[in-house]
Amino acid sequence: MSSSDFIRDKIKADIESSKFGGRVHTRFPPEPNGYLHIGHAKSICLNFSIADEFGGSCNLRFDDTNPDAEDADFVDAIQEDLAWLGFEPNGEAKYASDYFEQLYTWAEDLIQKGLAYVDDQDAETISANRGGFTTPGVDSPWRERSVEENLELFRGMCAGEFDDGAKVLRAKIDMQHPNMHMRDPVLYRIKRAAHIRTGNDWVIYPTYDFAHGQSDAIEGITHSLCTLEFDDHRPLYNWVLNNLDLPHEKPEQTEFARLNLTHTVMSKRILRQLVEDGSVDGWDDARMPTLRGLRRRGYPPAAIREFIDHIGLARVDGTNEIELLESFVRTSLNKTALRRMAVLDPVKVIITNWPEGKTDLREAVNNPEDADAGTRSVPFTGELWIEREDFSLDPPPKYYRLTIGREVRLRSGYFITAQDVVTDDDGKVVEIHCTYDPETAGGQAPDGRKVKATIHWVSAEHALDANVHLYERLLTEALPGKDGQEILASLNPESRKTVSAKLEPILADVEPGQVVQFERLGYFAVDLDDTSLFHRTVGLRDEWARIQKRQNNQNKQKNQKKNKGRAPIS
RNA sequence: UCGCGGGUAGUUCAGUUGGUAGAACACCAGACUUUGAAUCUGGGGGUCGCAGGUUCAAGCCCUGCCCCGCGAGCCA
Repeated sequence: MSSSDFIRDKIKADIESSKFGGRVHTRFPPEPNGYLHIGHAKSICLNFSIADEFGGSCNLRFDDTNPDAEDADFVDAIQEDLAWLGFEPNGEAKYASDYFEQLYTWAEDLIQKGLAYVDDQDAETISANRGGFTTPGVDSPWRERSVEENLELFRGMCAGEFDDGAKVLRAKIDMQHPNMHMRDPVLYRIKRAAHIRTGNDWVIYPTYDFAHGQSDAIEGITHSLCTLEFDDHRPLYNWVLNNLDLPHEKPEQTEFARLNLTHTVMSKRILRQLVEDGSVDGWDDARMPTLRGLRRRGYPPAAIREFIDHIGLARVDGTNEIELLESFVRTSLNKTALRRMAVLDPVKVIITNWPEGKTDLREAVNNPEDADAGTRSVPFTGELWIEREDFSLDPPPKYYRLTIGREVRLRSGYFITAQDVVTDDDGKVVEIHCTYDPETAGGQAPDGRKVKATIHWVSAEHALDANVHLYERLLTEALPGKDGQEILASLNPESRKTVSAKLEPILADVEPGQVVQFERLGYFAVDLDDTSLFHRTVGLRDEWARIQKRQNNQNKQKNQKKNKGRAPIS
């Protein structure tokens, strides 16, 4: 079912020409320095799906070449999130650090070939001498050391004879190269830091550019897929591999555009800031774009996968609408989520002609999209909660829910007609007095009269209390940081609203993480830790909201026109 | 400023060897409906970045220009 794109086209061509003997082997290479987010999901889906489609496999490899940044906790978290998304890596997780020994040997090979040298300049000097976009770099004074001297020095680096930062190993390529990454890039640096896997075994660590391609090669990766910002690294990727004796065919790097979403930040730095300043509860807050956040929010992994599959692949940087992702979430949940009734903003309905003390057990369909989901029974009594919005004393145009004198259907219940209300001192409705028609138990009136609306309800006597988190966009700006503004400038202080809701009794029996549909409201996920807390995953499409919005816009335009007409002519 | 990569509906992407520009989501309208949901049907939407050139014919080929992204870590 997968669409065709430039990467799949290339792989098909490679298979036909048997470039890698027809093999396809990909990898997902996260650095264990943070939690996975929806942006990573694109890379994950891409690498795993492609392997699957072409009968290959996909490795999970931790790119752990920088002990300063990495933490073992993330290794576990990443594997959990990957499993949650529904992917199983080929064999055990791999680590770039598994190859430190081989990488070291290769570094000596390069020195032997006269293609690498030890540089005594400090970081600032190296940076200054690299030149700029318009100015060529200048050669290091240590560039022409002999092979023997380089070898001895490099071994000394490895043996811990020099201070951190005192020396580096550099590739000897071309300080005049138009591509900055080719101006004698650093291959090894001295860093006395405990590594998550190798502890204090090493004091020198390879850079990304001296580890990634070789790791690919060692694992027999054929197609090394990465994001566009590595485009400039490709010549270096190839240079390194071309100068080494590889155990397999040389892998090929291909770049694609990373995922951007409206109203969303993907930057780890900014996400950390949100966590640290308390704007969100943590990395797994339901408003975070992390996989853990989306999981708490109730996003089905399948919806994420289908979304990624749908948006396709290109080399064009762009931004997808978050609404598109949400539409995949709805489509997925519509088919699977059990329907339940919950009232988020309750107002009391008294049925005046209901037999005193009677409880009627109503049979309600669990999921109209899935006959196998069966039915449940819901207690109905003479005192109910309904949604405050479903009653109006002064109904706006096109409003067709409950209002005085009008009849509506209670879902899976009876037709009721509002007769009267009780208000408090502020005029706020506190009780709606209604009559019901016992003949409408089947959901239809025997005389064939129709009602325009069906509303949901919960028996007051049987209602469960629960907290529900309602979410708005974390960032109100579609493109945060657009036009040079602060990325968090549009941080929404009201991105989460908690309401105490009334639930039908069967909702006592839910699993952590389960997502149900509160009828007419949206999809709601049971919290992972507290089953009396629900998170609004995503609302239902809301035609009424749209009607109101349109009316508001029309009014606004009318006012603007009026004002324009009145504007003085200067 | 230099190098690289890009530019096709609101958004994300298709577009074969040059032959009347497509899809999905979004938007609008209608049908159906015990969720103003879902489902179904239909509709509006485009100076193919701009300007030249080649050609009977250019989104596609050629030239020039414009705009956007990335790049000067001992981060990945």
